[in-house]
Amino acid sequence: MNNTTRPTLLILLGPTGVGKTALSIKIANHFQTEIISCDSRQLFKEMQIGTAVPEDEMLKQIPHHFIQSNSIFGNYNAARFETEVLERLEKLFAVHPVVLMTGGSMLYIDVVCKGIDDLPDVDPELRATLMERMKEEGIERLRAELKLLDPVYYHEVDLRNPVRIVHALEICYTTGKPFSSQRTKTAKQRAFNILKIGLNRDRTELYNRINSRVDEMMAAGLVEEARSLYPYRELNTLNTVGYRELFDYFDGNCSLEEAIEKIKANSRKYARKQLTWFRKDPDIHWFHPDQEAEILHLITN
RNA sequence: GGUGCCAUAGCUCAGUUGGUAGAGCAACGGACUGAAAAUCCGUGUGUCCCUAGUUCGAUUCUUGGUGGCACCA
Repeated sequence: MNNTTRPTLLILLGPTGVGKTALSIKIANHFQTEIISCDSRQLFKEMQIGTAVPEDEMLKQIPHHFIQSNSIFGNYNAARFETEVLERLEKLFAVHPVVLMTGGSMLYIDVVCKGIDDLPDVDPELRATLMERMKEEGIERLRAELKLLDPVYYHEVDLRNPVRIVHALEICYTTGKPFSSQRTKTAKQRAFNILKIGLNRDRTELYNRINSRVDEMMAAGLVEEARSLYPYRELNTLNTVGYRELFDYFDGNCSLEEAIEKIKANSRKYARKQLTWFRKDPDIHWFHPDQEAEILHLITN
């Protein structure tokens, strides 16, 4: 196979607040291409301030995809992201030899690069029922059920993680087959080359940026945005850093100052979690966001 | 200036009837293929302010400092 004739998906990733957005505009300009956002929360048009969506002028400068494109009232997941991004990429690659994908949603990045198993959609009713049973009957009962339906997965799964157990049961019930028998554990092949560029910076520097960005969100009206979403707080999508802490404040569980501190701390925690995930990916080429020249050199060679 | 109280982890503090010490938060690490900014798991990181005593042994008791707080002048 001749790789030089294949288009390239350039992926710019890194922890929240590291400075991906600014650099992505420069790179996209350089290649005269478009940007696919890989952010599981910027997808939703109702969440703008709290997810640090790029400013309007940036969005006007370069066409962006998968940003503010969906509603929190619909169902979204990683599998759907895979399908939609691949479709979009096919169209974009017809015009651009290089397309840039930017974002920090770890699973979503992996899904575009390696794919996700082909499983049926889960009926929201079934999920609600299982979660209800988890609450009523306790995790042991559902564990025992999983052991019966899928002993293989039972021995692999983190038995203390309710979400994992529920999901396995969901698949067992909707397909009538063990979940484990449908897990391929192999990466899908892509018709394009992938180049991953990771951005990171000194931890203190990163944390300062995260903290001040939260202050900027507050100044931009995050409280008002969160208040308008407060009635829908039960939606999974709104179980997100920056919103759930303010919901707590609206409930009277803490002061506004405490909520803000909590948002900062949880954002820092999220950044750490992202780094943990990225660390084990050997394909990532790491840079400081200021190393523009070095990054362009790597890309064009 | 006088009197009293305080000084222990990055922060707020607990504790040791004298045998070198923990909680919360923060921090740090890990898992993770259909909720993923989700969900789950793990780790104490310390001149117990300094000094000199008493003692087998002092972070703990005593002396003298230093710093902080409160009250009185």
